[in-house]
Amino acid sequence: MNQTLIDQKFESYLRSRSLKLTPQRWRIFERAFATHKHFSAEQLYAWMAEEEGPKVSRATVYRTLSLLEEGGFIESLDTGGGEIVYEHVLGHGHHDHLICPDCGRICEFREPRIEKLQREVARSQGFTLESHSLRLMGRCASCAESLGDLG
Amino acid sequence: MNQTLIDQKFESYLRSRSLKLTPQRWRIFERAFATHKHFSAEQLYAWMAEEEGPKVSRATVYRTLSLLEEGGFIESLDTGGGEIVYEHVLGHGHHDHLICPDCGRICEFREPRIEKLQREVARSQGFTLESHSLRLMGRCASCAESLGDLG
DNA sequence: TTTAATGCAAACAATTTGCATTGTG
DNA sequence: CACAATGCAAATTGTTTGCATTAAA
Repeated sequence: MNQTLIDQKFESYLRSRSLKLTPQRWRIFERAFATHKHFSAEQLYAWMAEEEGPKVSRATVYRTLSLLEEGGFIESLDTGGGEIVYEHVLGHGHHDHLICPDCGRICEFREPRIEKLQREVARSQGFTLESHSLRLMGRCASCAESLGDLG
Repeated sequence: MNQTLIDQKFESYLRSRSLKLTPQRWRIFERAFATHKHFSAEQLYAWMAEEEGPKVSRATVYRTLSLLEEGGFIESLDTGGGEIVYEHVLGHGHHDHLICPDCGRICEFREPRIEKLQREVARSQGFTLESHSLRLMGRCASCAESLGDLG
């Protein structure tokens, strides 16, 4: 999915809900799609402050992030560090995460067999599965290495 | 594992770290093991306030909860609702959770096949798996029912 | 011109921390 | 008696909200 198409999706999403396309929304939206890394609300606010463009307040950052999440443009991930991070989702497929608590690195992975088992588990307990969050925590290769024999 | 044995573990854990066995620690510890449900720090503090026994402050609740978690006596679970809940762990086996966002119900399940796949995934990405958190979110049977055809 | 969005600052909720006081080992 | 733990209240952190003002549609 190319950027133009995503832009159109966003525009039509706003229109369909009679929401307004403001400069700050546009800026936040673009910035979220400009990075392929995970970012927090605070990080995004910092970008808004240091990069040039129309002024964006902290409140608007939070509000727009929620909006983008509801619209399915971004997804949130609770890393467990008390901070929620986001990633854009269009053009991506679903995936889960491996997190290194030492360096904060986040890797993505796909494992359809796990997804399948999840559906089975939910069904067997009478739940209608709506979503899931799977985080694997562990030391990544480079942290393990830099620790030498001490880790 | 019976209660007496757990008590001993706690005592020896404290001793091994030259920590003191205070009335409030004991009370919190006992209360955490007296319930088989998940509870939040705030909930536990409320219990301390309404049930009788030595006075326990909020700060001590939080401090002791961390202590118990470090010692492996309890485990924390982020339900995604901005609140962390705990459950005691001794005598339990490892398990993951199904959470109903509507009523807050939390169910436990075990699925060794998922665990196995997780280890494979981590290994394949060069991570040393230390822990994981898997939450399945979905509507539980009774919430689905009470919604009728509206959900 | 209608209706939604913004910015700001105050409000919040959950948790942590500094410090004087108290109490266990 | 030494050092750790408590209580309290103030401080933090991440996020939300009320409201007057501004600006899309």
